[in-house]
Amino acid sequence: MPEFRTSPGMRDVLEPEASRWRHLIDTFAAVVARAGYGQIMLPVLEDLGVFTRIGDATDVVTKEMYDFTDKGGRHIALRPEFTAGVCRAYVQHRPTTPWKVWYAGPNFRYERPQRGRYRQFEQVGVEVLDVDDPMVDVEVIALGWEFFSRLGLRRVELHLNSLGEPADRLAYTEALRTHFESRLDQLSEAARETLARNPLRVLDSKRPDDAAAIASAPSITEFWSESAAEHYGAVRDGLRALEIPFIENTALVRGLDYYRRTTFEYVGGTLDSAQNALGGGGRYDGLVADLGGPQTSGIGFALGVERTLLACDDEGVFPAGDSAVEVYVVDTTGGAEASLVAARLRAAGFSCEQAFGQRSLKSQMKSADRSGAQVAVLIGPDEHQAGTLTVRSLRGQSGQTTIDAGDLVEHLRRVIAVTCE
RNA sequence: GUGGGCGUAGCUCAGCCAGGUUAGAGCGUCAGGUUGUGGCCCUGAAGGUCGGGGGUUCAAGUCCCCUCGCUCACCCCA
Repeated sequence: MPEFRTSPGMRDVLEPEASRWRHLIDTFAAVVARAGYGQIMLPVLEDLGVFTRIGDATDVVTKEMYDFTDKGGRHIALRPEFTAGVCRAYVQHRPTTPWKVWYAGPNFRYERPQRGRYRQFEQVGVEVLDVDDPMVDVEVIALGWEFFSRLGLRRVELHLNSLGEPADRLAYTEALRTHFESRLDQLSEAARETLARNPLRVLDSKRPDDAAAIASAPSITEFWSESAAEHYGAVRDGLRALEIPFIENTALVRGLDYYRRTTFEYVGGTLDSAQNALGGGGRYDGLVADLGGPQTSGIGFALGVERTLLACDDEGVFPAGDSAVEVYVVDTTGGAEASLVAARLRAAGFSCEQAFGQRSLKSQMKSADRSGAQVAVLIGPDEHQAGTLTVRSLRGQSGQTTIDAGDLVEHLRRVIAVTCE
């Protein structure tokens, strides 16, 4: 083993996977840009306090933060998610509203890595600030749906719920606490610990031991105030109008404390593990105020890039693109002429690479073949002396012609156009 | 934080259960067969602290202990 490797939960993304990432983010950017969302690039580091607002009952904040004190004595953290940073930026810059932004980038959580879960993980997402209209909930949810469908995913489920207004949520939380505390004997050890911190999240338990207590628990639907029920109804109607199928899931409580009213999650239908949430989001109408800004409504979602790619693998869609160059230059006269030819071809718009290391013709031709290039341009002593180049086809039958060096670009324009068809 | 599985060549792995001469294979790399021409085939070469440390033994890749790493699951969440 080498002396140094990636730190646990961190990975290098090499080709062809890297191209896939780029295409995924390009696809996302295209979808949301068409809806008028602008990109926001946030620092990876924020003051710790920005993130502690997202929930002191969550592991994300209490146990999983990468935090440290910098040389100036500030208590800093690597971001575990984007939403809090977006709200901080909103308070700092006070942009005109509605403010609709999208982002892509890494987040950090100190967890035990496993399939679909890394300590550094990539998310793409959108946030809309200062619009209370349920139609914006519909738009946001629809954008995520559109993205998955554009990637070719067909087995994604949209789960939908409402946590009610803050007072509803609070009343429901207390009702759950009462319910579960009277049935401690029906709860697993782990669920009892969860209950002490956050009764809502007991609903999220997938342990069979807890199933009975969860099934008999009160439902959030009984606690919705009129305004919350109305908002939620409008969101459902809007999704139906767009023919976006959704599953109402009153146990969908989401991980972070700031959510209220609409919450939703995109679940990978083929991912069998507990890491099957491709992404999720909801309303966080109090978060901007918590960060010192005015009372401002907000809604958004974040999608996990690694998990989305896993889902693509499982469904056999969104393969890596072909990154092969068009032309490969082989030179047995030292390589200097190959450099000139390659530079000319690139300037003319061709993709092109050349062999290095003054290897034998046979060896260079092998590299040319493996590069996936359509044609090889050969420079040997004969061509060097005569001012010519030999152009050899690497696909199909192996014809070759020798041309004047000056005719190369024009010749390749014909040859490659034909081969590309 | 807890548990299972796995660490042998650049990659994928065999060898370990029943310890025993110079640790193997395929792929990849390089060279040659083809004195200028890739793909298929053939030949050869380079490449290994058997994750690390300790122990048992005449002898450890193989057995035991510890440790580090990877991985899957719990948990948590994207």
